[in-house]
Amino acid sequence: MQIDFNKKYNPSEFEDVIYNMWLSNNCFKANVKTSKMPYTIAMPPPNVTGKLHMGHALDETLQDIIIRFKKMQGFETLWVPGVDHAAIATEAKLVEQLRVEGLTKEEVGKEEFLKRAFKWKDEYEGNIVNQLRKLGVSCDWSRKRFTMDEGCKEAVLEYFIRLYKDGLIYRGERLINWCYTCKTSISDIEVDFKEKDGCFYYIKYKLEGSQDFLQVATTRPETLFGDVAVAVHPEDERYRSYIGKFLVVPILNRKIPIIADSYVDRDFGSGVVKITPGHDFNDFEVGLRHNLKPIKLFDEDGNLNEFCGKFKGMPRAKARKEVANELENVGLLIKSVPIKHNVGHCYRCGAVVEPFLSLQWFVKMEALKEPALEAAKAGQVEFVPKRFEKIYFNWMENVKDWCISRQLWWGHGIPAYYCSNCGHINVAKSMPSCCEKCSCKELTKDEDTLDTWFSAALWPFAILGWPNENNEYYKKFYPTTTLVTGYDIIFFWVSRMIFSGLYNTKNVPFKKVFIHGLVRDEQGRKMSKSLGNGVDPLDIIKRYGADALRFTLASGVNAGNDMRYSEKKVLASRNFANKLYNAARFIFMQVNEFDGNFSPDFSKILLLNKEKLYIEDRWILYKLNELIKEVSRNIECFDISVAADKLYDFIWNVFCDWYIELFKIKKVNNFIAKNYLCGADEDRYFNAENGCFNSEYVKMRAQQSFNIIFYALDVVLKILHPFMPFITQEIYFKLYGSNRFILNYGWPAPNDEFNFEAEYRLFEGVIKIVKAVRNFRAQNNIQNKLNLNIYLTSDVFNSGFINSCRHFIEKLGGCHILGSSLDGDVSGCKRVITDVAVIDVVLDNVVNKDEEIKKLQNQKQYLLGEIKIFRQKLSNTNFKNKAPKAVVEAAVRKLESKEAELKTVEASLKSLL
RNA sequence: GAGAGCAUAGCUCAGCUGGUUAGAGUGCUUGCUCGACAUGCAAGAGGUCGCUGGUUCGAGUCCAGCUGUUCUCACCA
Repeated sequence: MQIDFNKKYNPSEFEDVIYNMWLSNNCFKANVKTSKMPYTIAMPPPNVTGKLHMGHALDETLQDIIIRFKKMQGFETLWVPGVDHAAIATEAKLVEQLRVEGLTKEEVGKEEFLKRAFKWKDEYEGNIVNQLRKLGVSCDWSRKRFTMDEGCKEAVLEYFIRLYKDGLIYRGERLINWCYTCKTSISDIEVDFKEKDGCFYYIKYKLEGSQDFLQVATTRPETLFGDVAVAVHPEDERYRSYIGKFLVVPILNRKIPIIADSYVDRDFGSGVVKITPGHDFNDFEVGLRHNLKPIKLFDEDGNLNEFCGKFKGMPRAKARKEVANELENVGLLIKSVPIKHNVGHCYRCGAVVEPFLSLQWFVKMEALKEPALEAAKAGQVEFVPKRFEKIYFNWMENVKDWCISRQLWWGHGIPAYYCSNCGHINVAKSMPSCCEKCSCKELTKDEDTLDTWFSAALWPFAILGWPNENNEYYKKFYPTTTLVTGYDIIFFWVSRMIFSGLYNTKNVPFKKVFIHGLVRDEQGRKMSKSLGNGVDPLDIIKRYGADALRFTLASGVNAGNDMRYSEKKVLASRNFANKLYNAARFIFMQVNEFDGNFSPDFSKILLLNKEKLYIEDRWILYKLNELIKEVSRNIECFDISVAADKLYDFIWNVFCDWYIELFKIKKVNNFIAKNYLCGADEDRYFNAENGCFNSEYVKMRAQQSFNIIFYALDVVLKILHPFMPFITQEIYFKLYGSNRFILNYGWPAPNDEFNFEAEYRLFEGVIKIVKAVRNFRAQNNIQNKLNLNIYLTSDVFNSGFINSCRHFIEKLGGCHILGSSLDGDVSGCKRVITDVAVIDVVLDNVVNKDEEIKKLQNQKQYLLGEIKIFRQKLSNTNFKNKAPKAVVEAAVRKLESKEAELKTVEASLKSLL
């Protein structure tokens, strides 16, 4: 074993090197032929629109933790990476790129446009892959996929055609949400509603052949050209006599009927609603009920058309003002009132989205949603945390038909071929030779593409070879085990994978959905480009290392809640890594000094049989067992941050702060604690002449001690590995050489032999004494250099035990134990009372009696408070009868110990007074 | 309008199925360079757990209401 540790932890020196070693040794490659239990994760494919942000870093870190954990547990893990073509988002970027060059997509043509698109995709995919690798993700790169690759294309065609044959896809002219900027339809959930300032226009609609009028209010006066009726509530007394009569549309003077429909809210506005089925979802429904045909007023760019009289050709925003002006000029505008109302915006480009009448493809949701609801209710798909299930149910129960066609070029084509002769729609994987109905050979392909989410919905099985159900990966690794994603994507993606998976594969696409929140900035704001508060994970990795970033994200994530990112947290994680790094460095230095050829052998921990283990070794072995159990359980339940916190606490506050310090003392004592009571069988190693153990025995003890400290380090490295894969691997290499990959060396199991709970408790008492002495020193401003002389008395520990631990107490507390208070003169001492021992400190300066009394009185007050609480508890028969036995027993123990402590305090007080 | 989350130390957050007069990180105060680590060590101060009721032997934890805050869904013309 050699020491080539730098003093400082410098992750950039080894992270890339290690990742490449993992790759060249195929550490992440799944074996499809194995008999091991599969554990599969389909990576949510990042969009090829840009680089990864903190949200991705969180998502990938969580998946990597789970995959590495499961792999170490012995599962055959498969984590499939990939990227999403992100139709609308990427197309928007490409169009913008063209605009900068002074071009439009129509000018360059579809072929050239797609060429650019694929080039774009290659470039961004490369960036994303590079970023993922920097993060340390252990996905199987040989299975990397793209949502528009051949396999996904095949899956999309299969799905579309199956749905079509089952009558679950239809094409029809409906009102859809139209983005005039992206120039495409978008689905309901792609519309974001934001509160905006608007204006409510009150308009006179005159009765036919009369000066009488009804007052109609609207926020969009430019749509009055599309009015086909005016509606009132059937039971509204004010307007009952008007029903069936006719009004004239202002400006156009077109005649429209007054109809009755219970959709109208009598109490809102004037209780009179203009019905414009071509431009409003509710009006469209009213139109259907009353057999009123919609009128479409705008073209695809949002300019008014021939139905709008002299306003033809005007953009709709401008038309709104112009129409209002015109109404005012002709005396038909009663008033305009500013209001705040919710306006739909495109979730991609942010432009105002309005209902638009057009011919589109839809998926009928009625039949698909039932199995999807059932699967979740039956627990086949389990949401973690569970509350997201409610959100899913609520959405799924109210889902409307899904508009899947997009007027974009970048995406999966719609496999529909229209016959120019009979108009029949031929749906097939490729262009049929002729129309299946009339055999006409003139067919034209549908020019639209599919919603990105239509292909994304197939991701978990398309990546495993579906629709080829004989694919060995599909057979071995489907259904996937866990999906890890943010709550913002439940409707878009999770729900659609569930119903699509059930429909296509007759199986759920994943058994568990682990939902996490968003990564926000330090002030709790969403990270966004416009705010400029985004943090680049790569930049952080460069400065602090991937492990530090990963650990920060892992310890911040909690049960579906958002987390706040701050660089301070990364700094703390980096310091943690440094701490571990230096602990390992220290251990190597020690072992090298001892025996450069030493190699740990954990089977020899009980080398000198169990009874000869030192107390601190039993203490750490017990704590290690507990740590393994708890961390395993926490990761299993996706309590990632809880596991991370425990690891942090153990490594820093237990292993480094105590065990390593204890080890140093042990080493100084040449691995034989001088005061340690040895059994009779050790006598043979003892040389009475020089009062030492012989070298053979000392060496055995040393080996045992090294085995234990290496065992502790080994366990800690393994269970920390999923969180901080690089540093743990780096230390593991140094420990065992450069061909041992920690990932392949199994998740540690608790050792039943290390059942040292009693010793653990005893040693916690020793720690308490050390802390009390240190505290005394600090409180009394005593220099560290000065060794304190103390008397130590304990009812809890017998003198033999105290004696066996005195070297720890003396070294760590910076004191010298003169003996027990019972046999020393403690009259001039300052006394510290703990629940395990009484410490009398000999001081040269005169004890300030008043101060001492005050201190003891404070302690007395505190103890009285505690005792009162427990006495009350225990005198309550209900408590004794109803509380669990263990709780009652604990209370009894606590009361006893506090009462004993009080007694000592009172006695001390008495002697002072 | 409907629903959900959150409210605990100055800040960021833990606290699992109710059970030791509330914990961590960070910040703050004090003292430390004794060879793993100043990216460090030791000690300390800091909280009537948003408010009001209720259930219980016992509530930060469960229930109800209220206040504040964030989010999701629906959208009324």
